[in-house]
Amino acid sequence: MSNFEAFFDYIQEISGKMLSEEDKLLLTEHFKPKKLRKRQYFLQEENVCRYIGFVVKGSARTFTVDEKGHENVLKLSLENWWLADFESFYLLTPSRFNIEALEDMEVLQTTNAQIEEFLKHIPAFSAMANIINQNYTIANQKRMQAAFSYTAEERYEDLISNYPHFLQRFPQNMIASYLGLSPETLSRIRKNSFK
Amino acid sequence: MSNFEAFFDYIQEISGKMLSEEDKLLLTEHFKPKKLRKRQYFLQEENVCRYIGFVVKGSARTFTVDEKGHENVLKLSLENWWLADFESFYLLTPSRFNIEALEDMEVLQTTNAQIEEFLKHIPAFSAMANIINQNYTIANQKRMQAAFSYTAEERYEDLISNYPHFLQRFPQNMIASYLGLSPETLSRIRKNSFK
DNA sequence: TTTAGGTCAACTCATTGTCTTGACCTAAAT
DNA sequence: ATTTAGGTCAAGACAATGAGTTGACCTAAA
Repeated sequence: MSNFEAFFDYIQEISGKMLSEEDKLLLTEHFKPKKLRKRQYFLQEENVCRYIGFVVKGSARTFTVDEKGHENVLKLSLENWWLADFESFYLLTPSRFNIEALEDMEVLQTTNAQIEEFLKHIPAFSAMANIINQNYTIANQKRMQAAFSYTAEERYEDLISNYPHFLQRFPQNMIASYLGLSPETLSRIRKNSFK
Repeated sequence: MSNFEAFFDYIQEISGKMLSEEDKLLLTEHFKPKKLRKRQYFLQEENVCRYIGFVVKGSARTFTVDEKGHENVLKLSLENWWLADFESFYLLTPSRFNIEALEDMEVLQTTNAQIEEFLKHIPAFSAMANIINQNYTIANQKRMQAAFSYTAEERYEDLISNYPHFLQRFPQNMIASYLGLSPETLSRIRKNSFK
C-alpha cells in the first residue's frame, strides 16, 4: 500500500548502511501507514504524542496556540521528515504542540516502544537516529542563534538558501510565523528583495 | 471557565432529580472542559474513543469515510448532546467513526472509568443515563425504520418536524448525507416543498 | 414503462484564505 | 532626540473553496 521503499532508501542513505531483508520486514510490520487528510491533526495539544511519524507524502506544521489564540509555527515538515513532539514522545507528557497536515498526507508511524526495538536490532536505524539527532541539534542551535542575532531579512535569506522549496510548498504566512515575523513584514521583505 | 451550569440543568431536567453540591463538585472535577476549533476532530477513525463529551457550545458531525473516500454522516450533534462512539468507548475497540467539529466548540469530556463512578455515586446522573439510553434506542429504531420504509421526502419532512433548527445549524449537504440522500436530491425536494 | 433517486457536470454565489499596502506605533540603538 | 527594525491595525485585491442549484442522463425496482 504505502511506499516503504522511499523510507528504506532514506534510512540507508542517511546512515550509510544497508538494511537486511529481516530489517525491512521488521520495519514494515511495525511502521503503520496512516493517511491524514488536509487539516487533520497528527497531534493535538494536551494529548500525549504516542506516535512518531515519517512523512512519505504531504506537508505539515507544528505550532502552538498562545493565550490570545495566536498561532506560532515552530516547524514545517515535508517528505522525508519526522513528525513528533519528541519531549512528549519520550517522556509521555502531554504536549503543548499541535501537528497539523497542510495537505493530504501519507505517514508511517510507530510507537516509542517500537523505536527502542529498532534501535536495538537494526544497525542502520540506530546509525540514522544518531545522525538525525545530531542534525536536529545543530539546526536548532543555528535557529536559536539566528533568531537572536540575525535581522528578519537575513533569516529569510537564510531560509531560502537552505530550503528553497519551502516557498513553493508552504503558504507565506506560515513561513513568516516560522521565521518569527508578521506576515506583513515578510511580504515587505520579499518585495524589497526583488531589486 | 466553561459553563457547567447548563450541564447541571440538563442533567436535572432530564433525570427529574436534583444534584447535590457534592454531586456538582464531583462532576466539575472530572469533566474536563475542552475547546475544539472548527474542523478539529473529537475522535478520529482507528483510534479508541477514550472520552465521552457533552456539547456545551457548537456543533459536530459523526461520519465514516468509505473506500471511495465518500463521507457518510451518521449523526449531527448540537448543544446538550453527547459526543462519542459508544461501541468504541465501552469496549475500547478502535472506532470506525470520525467526530468533527463543524463550528468552534466547547465540550465537557470525561473517561469511561469516570462515568462508572458517576453512575454509582450520583443518582441524578444514573437516572439521566437510563433515560438517554432509552431515547437513543428509540430514536435509532425510528431512524432505521424510516430509512427503509419512508421516501426521501417523508424522511426530510420528518426531520424538519422533529429537528427544525437543524436547517439553520447544519449545511444542507450534511443533512442530505444524514438522511441518506444525495445533496442534489435534497435540493430538489426542498424546491418542490415550497409549493 | 414509469418512478424515485442516484451520478456527473456545470454554474452561481458566498465565504474564507492569502497576500499586499498604507498608516501608525514602539523600543532599542545611535 | 531621532533614526530604524519590525510590530499592529485596517482595508483591499484576488484566488480558492464550499454550498447550493439545475439540467441531463442512468438504473433498478414497482
